[in-house]
Amino acid sequence: MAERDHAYHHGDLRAALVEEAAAMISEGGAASVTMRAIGSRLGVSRAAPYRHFPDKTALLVAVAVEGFRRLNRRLRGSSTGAAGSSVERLRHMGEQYVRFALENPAHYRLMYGREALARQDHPELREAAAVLLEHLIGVIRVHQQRGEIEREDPRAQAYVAWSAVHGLASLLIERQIDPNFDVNALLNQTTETLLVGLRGAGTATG
Amino acid sequence: MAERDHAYHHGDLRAALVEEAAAMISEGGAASVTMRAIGSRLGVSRAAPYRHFPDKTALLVAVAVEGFRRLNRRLRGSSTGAAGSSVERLRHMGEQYVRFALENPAHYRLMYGREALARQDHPELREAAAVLLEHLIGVIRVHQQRGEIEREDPRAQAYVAWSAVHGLASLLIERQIDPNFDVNALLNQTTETLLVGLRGAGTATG
DNA sequence: ACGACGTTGTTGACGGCGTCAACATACACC
DNA sequence: GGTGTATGTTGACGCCGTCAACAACGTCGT
Repeated sequence: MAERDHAYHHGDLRAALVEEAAAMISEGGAASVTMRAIGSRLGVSRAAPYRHFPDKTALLVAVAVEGFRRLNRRLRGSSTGAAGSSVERLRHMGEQYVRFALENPAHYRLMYGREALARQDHPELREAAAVLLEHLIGVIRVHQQRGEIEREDPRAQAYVAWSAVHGLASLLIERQIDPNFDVNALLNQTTETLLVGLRGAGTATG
Repeated sequence: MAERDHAYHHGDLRAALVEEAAAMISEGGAASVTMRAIGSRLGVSRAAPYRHFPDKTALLVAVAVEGFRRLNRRLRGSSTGAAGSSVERLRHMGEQYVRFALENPAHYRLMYGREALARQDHPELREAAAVLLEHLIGVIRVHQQRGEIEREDPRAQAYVAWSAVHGLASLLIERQIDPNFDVNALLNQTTETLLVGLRGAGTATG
């Protein structure tokens, strides 16, 4: 109704809540986000957020959605970006994806963690992720048409590519990968393996 | 009274706690595991677990470690299993990995989620995951020696493979993948792409 | 200009949580 | 059989998310 303007008591508390929650997540992880703490940091009471979100989970979902928006923006910039061959661009996209996760680990975790976001389905979150997928599918289609990768179901190929970068990002974030390992080298090898696999004739059997 | 096989008041409360916590995780997710609830289900008080674990996180870590043990056992069975070519065995390993995750989603989440396990480092958990990695590296080495995949750093290749299956498992569990999609087909395509990529000459650049 | 009214924020309270200290019990061992 | 330690219980504390009742504020019809 009247959430567009910024004029009521606080200004635009809803936006401030999302922003502040994101900041707290970066600083101390999702566990450090408390209704009381976030209210205190914004100079409002602990119950004030409930005028803008039905519960804490809804606020966290909004933060996660915002995270997907930022990630989508970043990937869009890298896939339509300037130089390099088309395959080079796909590789760059993968790199940007993983880098985003490494730069915003707690935020990235929240985006994918159904744990903190309860077991409910949140359509907005689903949709934000879908945007990412659709963009990836589009890029893959282009590469198919240029004959750079095999012409199978682009959606399936997108899932495979998504799995590869998400898996790497996730393992890195959760510190399952030897910290002495060169992250850039590993990232290169992942995208390399992925691209070869997507391009190559399916004769690995045997 | 009936089954005081060996020991003190309860029997073996520590093992019972881990088992019961795992069961509760399967039934209602990690959030449903409460010191009070788990104690109640085992007929002990809420503070009884503190004689066996310093805090709730330590109990959850033990549950996660047990999960890694089960997963390792399953993978070991599949990699040394009977029939099929050696590459076929590697593919089978990947399938078993993803299947384990799909059959025990909450448990799998706990194994990898640093969120529920606080920010501390838990050496036992690290080690349980390391066992998985070392086994995978061993299998990859064998395939290298048979000339079935490229002879690069087997550890790096193991990370790439692990990323692929973990990413797919994670996306499936978090319902980021269209449920109408055929999981088996996607799983096949993932392992196929991965194997082709690991085998193939690194000439994707261009 | 003014008053009704919905929107936004505050306060107090409730039950549930993890955890600790103090206490109670049961077993092992001399 | 008595003692000590491992194990389990109870009460309490301070957090947490959330709700109901209340207060202030801005808007708008008149």
